[in-house]
Amino acid sequence: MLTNSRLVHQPHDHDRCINAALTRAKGLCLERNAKLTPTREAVLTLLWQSHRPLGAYQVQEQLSKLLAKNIAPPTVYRAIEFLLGLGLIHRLPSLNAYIGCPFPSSHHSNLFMICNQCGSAAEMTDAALNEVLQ
Amino acid sequence: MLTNSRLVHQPHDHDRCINAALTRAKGLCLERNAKLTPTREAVLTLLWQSHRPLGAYQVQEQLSKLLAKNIAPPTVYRAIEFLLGLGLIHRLPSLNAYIGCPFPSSHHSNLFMICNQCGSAAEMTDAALNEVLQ
DNA sequence: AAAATTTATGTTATATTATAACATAACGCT
DNA sequence: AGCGTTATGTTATAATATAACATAAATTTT
Repeated sequence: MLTNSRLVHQPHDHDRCINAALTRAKGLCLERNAKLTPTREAVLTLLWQSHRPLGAYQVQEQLSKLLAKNIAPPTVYRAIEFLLGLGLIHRLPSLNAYIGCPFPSSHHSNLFMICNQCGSAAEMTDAALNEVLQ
Repeated sequence: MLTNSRLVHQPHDHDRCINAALTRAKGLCLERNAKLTPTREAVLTLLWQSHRPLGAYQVQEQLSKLLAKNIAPPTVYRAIEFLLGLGLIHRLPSLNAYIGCPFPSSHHSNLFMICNQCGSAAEMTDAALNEVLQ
């Protein structure tokens, strides 16, 4: 079973998570001829700041701070749309929130375990599960 | 595997679906000492008009027509909340919509197959799936 | 390199979904 | 009948998401 559930709740070198995500993103963009613009990269980074999903307006807030200028919702939603399209992030409909995908470009059933205490979300994929779903 | 997926796409006596749902609802309410008021019953019936999930504001519209008076969102959301609480309906977060549950009070993993063509949603529960999820 | 085209971002307004807060009414009990 | 509880009515507003149009930046074509 492929999952990041251990990582999510335990102390770890989170910079590595972020860096790995960015590296994967750049690779994927190169491969797909897609452009990871500064805005998009910033949004991806924000969504990787923790293992907790963020709402679009939380992203907006943080992005505005980060870029030191007002960012309007469409900007955020466009970046999100782009990242979703590449499978770099997921939308968690039950939370109206978004989170970085730890294994993009690996086919998997988007199953999340969401912690009711801390809000962290761990993604998992499992051959048996995929089979049953099939 | 318990599912209503056959029913959903095929012509069938839908009045039976509705009646069965109402009967189950009344039984459950009796059992739980909960009151299926006219508003609540009307909302449940509306959510059983088809096998397509309805948004809260679609319910509002139809309920207003049905009761021939203006119904405000809170009224709808309250009825929805009540019905959700009893497991008589489900919320489909990916659609922001609600649908009658074909087998309330049976423990099951809320897995839906949602038709991209017609919007119908079939609910299914499967022992193997539950086990894998466990 | 200039023009044309495509792609990305900015900006304003508004749609859609959901809830807060308070008022009134109906019900259930003693 | 009076009291507490539960349900509904009403108004306003919060939270999430998108439409529509303008500008700018990058890419391609000539």
